[in-house]
Amino acid sequence: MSDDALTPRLLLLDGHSLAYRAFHALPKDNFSTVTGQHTNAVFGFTSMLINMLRDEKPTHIVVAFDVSRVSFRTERYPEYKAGRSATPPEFLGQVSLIKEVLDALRIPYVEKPGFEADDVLATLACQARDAGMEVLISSGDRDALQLVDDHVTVLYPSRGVSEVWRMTPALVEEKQLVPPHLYRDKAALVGESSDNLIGVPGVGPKTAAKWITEFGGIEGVVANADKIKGKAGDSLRAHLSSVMLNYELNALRKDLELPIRPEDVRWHGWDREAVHQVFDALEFRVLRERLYSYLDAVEPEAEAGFDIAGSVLAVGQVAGWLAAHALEAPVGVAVNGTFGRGTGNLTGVAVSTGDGPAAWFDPAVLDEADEKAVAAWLSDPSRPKVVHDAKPASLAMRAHGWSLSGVRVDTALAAYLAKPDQRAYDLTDLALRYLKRELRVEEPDNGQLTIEGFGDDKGAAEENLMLRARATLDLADVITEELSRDGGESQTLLTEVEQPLSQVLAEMEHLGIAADTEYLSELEAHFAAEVKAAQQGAHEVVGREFNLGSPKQLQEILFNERGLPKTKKIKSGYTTDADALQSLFAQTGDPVLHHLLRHRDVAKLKSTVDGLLKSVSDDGRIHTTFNQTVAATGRLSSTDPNLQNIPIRTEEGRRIRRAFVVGQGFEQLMTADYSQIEMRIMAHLSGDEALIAAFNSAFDFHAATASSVFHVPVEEVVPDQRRKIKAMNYGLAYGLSAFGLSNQLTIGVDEAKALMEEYFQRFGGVRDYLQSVVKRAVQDGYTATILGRRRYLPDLSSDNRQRRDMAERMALNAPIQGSAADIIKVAMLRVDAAIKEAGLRSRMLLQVHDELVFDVAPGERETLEELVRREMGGAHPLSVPLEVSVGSGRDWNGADH
DNA sequence: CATAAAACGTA
DNA sequence: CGTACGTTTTATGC
Repeated sequence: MSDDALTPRLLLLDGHSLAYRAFHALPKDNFSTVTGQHTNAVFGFTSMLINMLRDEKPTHIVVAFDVSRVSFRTERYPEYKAGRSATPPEFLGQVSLIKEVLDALRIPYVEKPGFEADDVLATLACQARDAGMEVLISSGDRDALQLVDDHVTVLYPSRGVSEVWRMTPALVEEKQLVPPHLYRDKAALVGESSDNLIGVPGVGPKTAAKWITEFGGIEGVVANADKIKGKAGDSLRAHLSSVMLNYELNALRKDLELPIRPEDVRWHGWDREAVHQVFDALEFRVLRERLYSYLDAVEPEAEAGFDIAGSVLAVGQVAGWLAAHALEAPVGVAVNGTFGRGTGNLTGVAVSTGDGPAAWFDPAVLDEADEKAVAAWLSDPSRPKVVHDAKPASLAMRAHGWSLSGVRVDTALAAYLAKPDQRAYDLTDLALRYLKRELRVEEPDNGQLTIEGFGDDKGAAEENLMLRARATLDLADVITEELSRDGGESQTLLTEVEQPLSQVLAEMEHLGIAADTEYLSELEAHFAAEVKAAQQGAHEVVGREFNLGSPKQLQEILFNERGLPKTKKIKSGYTTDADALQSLFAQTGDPVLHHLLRHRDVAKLKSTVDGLLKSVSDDGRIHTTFNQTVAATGRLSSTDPNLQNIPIRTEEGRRIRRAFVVGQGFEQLMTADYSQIEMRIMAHLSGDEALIAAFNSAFDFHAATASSVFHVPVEEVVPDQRRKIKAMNYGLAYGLSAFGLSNQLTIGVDEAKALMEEYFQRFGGVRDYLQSVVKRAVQDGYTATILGRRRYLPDLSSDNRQRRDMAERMALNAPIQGSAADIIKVAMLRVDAAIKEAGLRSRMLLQVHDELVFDVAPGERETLEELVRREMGGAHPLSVPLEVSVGSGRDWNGADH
């Protein structure tokens, strides 16, 4: 059909023109990073680029940029491109970001002072065509159309950035009414307003095309100008000089001296790690996914066939294989299956030795001897294993009746400690990053291989899993080596904290927490009724029905229909969040606001209850999944369902907590939490004597600090003073500003400022500490917790102020939040060990950042409380006491204290 | 049909 | 113009 595979195909892009197209096609307010950097041009450019890579599959690529507006054309005609409005500030800076994207994609770019990008492209296009290449030029500038021929196609963006027209000679003729080689001629007559080239007044594309066709080109038109009748003819004769100037200027130069030639720009694929970094920084999640799904990252060093000697073991062969190969040296283990809700199902297991063979077996079809041998090997702590993300694997093994022990390295946890800011820790990505080895994408759960060309490849899934087992093993060496470079703290965190914790978490997920489904259903009905009532109330006031859940409709009703004052601006207009509605109510007393706020409240509660109901397992318990590699600070997170954000602040919300109840055969639910752990860490790390004294005083901490700030005895601190200082105490660890504080306390900025100054007057050590944390982080490039957990913050040296400020606040918070995470993780390990040691039946079920929740076995309440207080309180010595408060009851609300 | 934005729950 | 998360609902773009 075609010789696509043989003919090299060069893709040429006009960087500025495409970026500018994108900039105007995409609303800039919808594309910016958290730090405020606009990215609409970068996004649109990258999106177009990815589409072209996908659709055109070029073998060679290069991008040309304009250096400035000055070129030989402006020298010839100073008004060239004059009249263009100044470059919008939001566009500035995006070009250099585009260059970063190109670097990550390993696509070269060229600039030639004195010439425009189009001239560079024209030169390269001609060279490439003469060398027998197929040429694609993507530019938003129509001048490029003059280059189109049988071997050169222009990809002209249309409909914003989502589509390109493939301008072949036939299409150029259709759209422009003249063939490509006469495009310039026609354009000279029509003019080009964006270039400030003035055409013949009264002559549009149709007339121009007619003349060009009739006289065979611009020279023919000029030569025959006298013969053209009518007003148009007069106009032409009056503007002949500008027509000739246009014709001169719209010619693209094809003879530039360039530092590269088309054959030099062969594309070898993109740099996965660099793409990660750049796309992370730009917050391009969708584009990254698109890139991944359409294109393969190619690593030059990734040898295509990384082979291992692997065998698919038949029934009866597994015991023998393990006996022969799974000995003292660590063995990589990888599994296929489904995971979640505290359990799992294995569909395949692969094991790989470091230098010897690998094997795959189906756990469902083992004979008795194999079954026993696998069970014995897996549970033997002296038989070392290396696993990537052991928790789900271990839960699935447990469901099969096995237990996993002896995991020396969990590569997912190791990679997390090495770089906790990554979004994902896929084995595939890590293998590429650390091993320069390409792993095939994991097949989906249905076991169907969807990758083209592999569909009928029998044994591909098995081989793939064996490769993963081997890659895990190799990865462990490399990451462990990297981790050990900091003097051992990260290694210790891995082997003494994260890896053992993974097992504890697996147990907690497996146990789940008992749910009172009947009560949940009642709650659901209750909230549903409340939602309906609020809805009716709102509809009545407004006088018609509308969707209360739609911020868009709400905006229309509040700000247009009812003419309420405008609130804070957001991307889609003005916010209708609870704060804003509250303040609108205070200002106007509009009764609809009351119903809206009520609706918000109960609708949220209802959906929380709905979610919980859906997540109750057959055993009547809710099994969350704790994620250990998500939060960059070291905290855990909880999903499916998230049990770390169950309401507590309002009485109505608390009712949901009553649905979490003591388990069958247990006596009570007990909760134990750290009091003000973050402030205690702050006191410890800063060494501020006054703060430490506040903690050592017998008084309530916030009242004690308020007493210092307001210079009154603790007994005389009024609630409002306490409230203000409490907000400060909490805000400090987040990098709170006077503005933020004033906002939160609804006081003036001046008052907030004075409050902060007075606070730091009394607790100067805190200010010194916070300053030193940032300074240190800037020096080192990372922050560290009390256990040495690092968080790298490259943005601390960003030249973008918003990014830098953001990074500074992260630097302030990370050591505090992270140290608290360290401490409770250690506490969990200690509590778990102590419960086992004491032979208690009580069990730990949940962790909510500074709180642990337990099922208390009959008769164990006092013992457990004493044990938990001891182990939590002693998890890490600080210069202030680690206070633990404990409560118990039949449910989570009743266990409050 | 899938992803993003807005809103809001927790520590 | 305050950190760290996850989920739900609605809006929007492919």
